[in-house]
Amino acid sequence: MEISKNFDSKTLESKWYSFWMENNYFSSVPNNKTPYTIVIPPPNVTGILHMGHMLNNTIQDILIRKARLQGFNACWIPGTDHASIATEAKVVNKLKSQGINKSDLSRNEFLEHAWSWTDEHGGLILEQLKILGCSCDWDRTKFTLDSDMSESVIKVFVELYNRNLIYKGHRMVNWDPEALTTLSNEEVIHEEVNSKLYYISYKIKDSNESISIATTRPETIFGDTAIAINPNDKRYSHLKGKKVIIPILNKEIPIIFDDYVEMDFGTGCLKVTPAHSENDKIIGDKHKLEVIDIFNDNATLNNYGLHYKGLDRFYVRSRISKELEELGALIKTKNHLNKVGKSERTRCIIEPKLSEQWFLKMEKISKPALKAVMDDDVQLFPKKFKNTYKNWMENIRDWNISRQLWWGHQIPVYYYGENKSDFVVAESKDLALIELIKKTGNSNLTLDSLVQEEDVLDTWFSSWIWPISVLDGIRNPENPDFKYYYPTNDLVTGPDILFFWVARMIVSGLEFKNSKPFSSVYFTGLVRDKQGRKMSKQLGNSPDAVKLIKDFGADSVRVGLLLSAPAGNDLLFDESLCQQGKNFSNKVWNSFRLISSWTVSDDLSQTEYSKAGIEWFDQKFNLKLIEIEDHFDKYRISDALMTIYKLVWDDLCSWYLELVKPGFEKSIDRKTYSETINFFKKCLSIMHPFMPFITEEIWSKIKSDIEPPLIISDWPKSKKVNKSIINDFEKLTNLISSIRKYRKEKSFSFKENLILFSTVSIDKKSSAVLLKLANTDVTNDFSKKLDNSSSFIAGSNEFHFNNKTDEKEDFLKIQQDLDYNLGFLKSIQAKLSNKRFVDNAPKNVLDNEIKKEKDALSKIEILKNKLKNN
RNA sequence: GGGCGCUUAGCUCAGUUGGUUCAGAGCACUUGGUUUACACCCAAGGGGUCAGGGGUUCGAAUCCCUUAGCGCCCACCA
Repeated sequence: MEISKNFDSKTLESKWYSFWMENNYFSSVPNNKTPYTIVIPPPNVTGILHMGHMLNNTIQDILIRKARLQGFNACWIPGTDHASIATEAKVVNKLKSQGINKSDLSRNEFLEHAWSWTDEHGGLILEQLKILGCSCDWDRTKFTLDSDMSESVIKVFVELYNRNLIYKGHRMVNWDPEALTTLSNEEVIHEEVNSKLYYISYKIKDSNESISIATTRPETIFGDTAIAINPNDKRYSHLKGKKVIIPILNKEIPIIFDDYVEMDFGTGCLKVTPAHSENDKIIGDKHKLEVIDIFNDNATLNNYGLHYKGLDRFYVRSRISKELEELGALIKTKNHLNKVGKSERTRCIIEPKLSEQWFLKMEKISKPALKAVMDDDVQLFPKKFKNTYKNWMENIRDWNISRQLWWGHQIPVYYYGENKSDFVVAESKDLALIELIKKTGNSNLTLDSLVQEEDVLDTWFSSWIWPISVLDGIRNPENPDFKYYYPTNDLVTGPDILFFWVARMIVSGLEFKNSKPFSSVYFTGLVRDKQGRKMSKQLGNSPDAVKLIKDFGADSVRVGLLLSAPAGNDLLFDESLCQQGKNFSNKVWNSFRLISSWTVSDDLSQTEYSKAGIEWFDQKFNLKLIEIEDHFDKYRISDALMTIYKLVWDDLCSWYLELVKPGFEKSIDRKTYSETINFFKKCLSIMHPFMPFITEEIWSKIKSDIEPPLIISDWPKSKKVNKSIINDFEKLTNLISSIRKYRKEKSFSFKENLILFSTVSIDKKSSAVLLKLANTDVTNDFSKKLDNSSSFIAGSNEFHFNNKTDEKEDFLKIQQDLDYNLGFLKSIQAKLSNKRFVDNAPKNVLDNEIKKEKDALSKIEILKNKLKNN
């Protein structure tokens, strides 16, 4: 069989992917097997694949492929998210470049543009996931704006409203003046910036005195409605009942006293601007102050800004400080480190703004979700996120779910009158009319009398029911798919959306289905560059994912990514990792070439060394398999990969294959050959989730005709391990390493007869192994076991390479040894008399301790005797 | 300001109730190796006061205290 020198990833990857697709190996329907389900964290529909996606989806694919091999009915549901703000912003920009303003368009016109943009760019990311090898059930692909998905979202809104959990509130919200929408608290990121603290003096009415306040936002003086002072502040107590005059606008405002004000900060006087600060609003409400909103929606000043009307807030800030200076009202400025909220999407500085918004009451419905995680009903990996989660859930606030955007689910609230409360909530306009007629008793009303709420819902309000709605469990709770696949098993996502998405999904699952949406959440780290910087467009440090796959092959990129991605730790990505992955692929490919080059001979009988190798590798594989399963149980995926990597490279290739491989003649006995193929296939199975393409290709070349493709074959079953076989063999391998080293140093030739004494029992098999791998002949006559020493004789010279020979023991050493062992014994006995330890320790640990105790006792006995004799 | 976490080899990290699988892995590095699967390789090797200090203990990378540095999350002192 002619085999190409390298694995040709370009042609073979697409070949196997189409093969899997054509045979529907990714598809899943309910059956009598146990389901294993993952729902994809839906990427932005118009996004492109980046490193984070690659890591994330590789892990999901590994989990799903492993489950498939293990005989579960594996189902990975893919889909995309409409991403309100991000997508709308992209469309607005595109229109702007064509000279069209969003405000010139009607809602429907704009949505047409948005849809054509989505049709044009949408779904590309899913195609890219296919290149990566992701085995999603593509027939189940969902988009959050699909009609069934939208219906579910609207239904959920109406239900929550009817349960009195949704309300409209006039509240201080985070306003993004660039996107012209509100944001939830989670969408605001606070950054430290160097700003200035402006000290401004306000004249006191009917007095020569003036007081100064410190503010970072002098432009908001137009919205000032009071000056607040701490009631305990002696410096100002004489000002009770006085009024001050705002510079520039010369308006009188009262001095009020409130213990919110800190005496130590600035001057101890605070200007109160209820429209533009949440705390000021609270003070304002308490003291019944007027609320003056001085900004337009785009953060330029409105009529209240007098001669600054129409100018931007930051421009006004610099201008007004000059004007104040000219007026003599600016006392000084001071540098000040300040935290500023910015929009997660547009990076624009957030303006606190009072407005009418829709809110979801979170307190009650989040309680079961908190409990579920605290009780490990939903497990978070790594565990540290449990704390973060707890903290957030315990201090949860109502969720602002309305957005002043068009791209999204329009809120199903229908207004019919002038009053704030003149609205009905229903799943459609028709139903709303029925509601309205019911409510008003007026049957002459028509659809025209209803106007739907302009706002759309927060994108996360559609994705928080994702695991339910992709299985149509909201509209149709009896849907067999929903009943079979829900709750799902694992969720793999980044910690950055723990609050946005993960927590809220747990809430919605428990609220609507009284059942968690998934059992475990695995948080990946962030992919950073080699220097530890976040990957970003501005820095240009984000490698082109598709190009990486082209250059290295999907298998290699997957391995490269996983090799250094311990759970929850950020991953410092470098292309050299992909190179390491490629090296590994190459190694696997070449081991396959080696095996393929053999001819099987029925005339040959199995050699002793082959027997020894087979016996050993069989055990070694099982030992490692158990380790791998353990890693998977703990979601230590990269450790699982590393274990496989070493098993294949070191144990299989460097030791096993070297041992059994025939010489020039290339023919091998049938027994060894079939065992080798057997081992090789088992290794392919465990490698398959990580590197699906190359393993499937090799598998197809070595499998028997009746065997299925690797993707749907079996995961090896672990069995009990005989450790002594492994230990014995590894003593041999250590010995061989020593001999190799020694031969190098002393330039031994092949012909020099190395006679070996060691703790290894030199049976026929072992000596055959030594002969094969160390070119060392072992003469059995000399294979007397020398206690505790490993030395060998070459010619007439004797060498020691292990200094474990017992030196003459002196009194002190024995004393020390005895001391140590007494201490050791004491601790074991203490442990064994500790009820908690005895009750809780696993049996093997306990047995081990008991054995240790016995050993220590006998050692102590021996040492005591020695002491006596000395 | 509150909470959480980290500091172990040049780099990235393991280290599971304190004890012979405790100082480990991969990469990188050094040295040697060209006919026999693989230089995308083979073999051998060097390398760490386990951040600093103190304590508990017969025994500490592991537990406690403390100092320093780093990171993350929450919190709107103007």
